[in-house]
Amino acid sequence: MKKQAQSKIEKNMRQKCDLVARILKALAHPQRLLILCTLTAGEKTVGQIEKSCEASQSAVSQFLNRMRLEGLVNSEKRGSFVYYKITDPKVNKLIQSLYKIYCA
Amino acid sequence: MKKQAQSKIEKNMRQKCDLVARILKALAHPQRLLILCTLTAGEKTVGQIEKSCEASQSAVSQFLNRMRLEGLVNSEKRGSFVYYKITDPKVNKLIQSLYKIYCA
DNA sequence: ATTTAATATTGACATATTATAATATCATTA
DNA sequence: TAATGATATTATAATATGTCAATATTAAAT
Repeated sequence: MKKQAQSKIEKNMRQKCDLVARILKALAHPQRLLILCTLTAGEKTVGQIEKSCEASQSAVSQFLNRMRLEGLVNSEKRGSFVYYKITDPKVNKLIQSLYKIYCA
Repeated sequence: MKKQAQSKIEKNMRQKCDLVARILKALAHPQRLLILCTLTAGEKTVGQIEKSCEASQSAVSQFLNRMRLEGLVNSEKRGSFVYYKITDPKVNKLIQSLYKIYCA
């Protein structure tokens, strides 16, 4: 069998597959995705996210925690509220891309 | 609590979250992602994919089947070989975006 | 008609994910 | 300090996913 041509994408992505797949996995849930979209407008408290996503408090807290562990969002406590936001510009770009591809 | 501003992304993505999350989920595995990257260079047979991804025959077949069911790839049998390729331009765009964001 | 190569399917098992309810923590206010 | 509101954690059951070995199917070659 002859040697296959290897695309630039294949070659460079090969080393990043584990990382990128992890990130995609963290994104790959209807409500987690919606939470991130919500956060593109700026930081929000857990309660605000809860309302806009119509998910239970516990679920939202767990989704946020998971995404925090994967580095997709950051949290900051101010008073009795915890504010979440997207800090990694890559995540913003990814959401933007998804929007362009699937909503335009 | 005051009404929250809703971003354009949030508003439009809300209806697509289920769909997009499904697609991301199908993508969110190191080897499935690598397979797709491999296919950006053009169609390949199962055997070729097997080699370039260093996964077992059974695993590759199952990964491909799953992605076929999710509409990420198409298969065509010619002779005794089955050729897989990406047909949906959205999938190509998505891989391109991932490449730009995480490999550039 | 048998054999071989390419691919798909099946079954069994381990692990991961999701949803949900209950409880805990911590800051604020009464 | 007791009560309340905001958030986190834990436990658990249901479901989905990944892995691997074995077997089945199909087309081509002998």
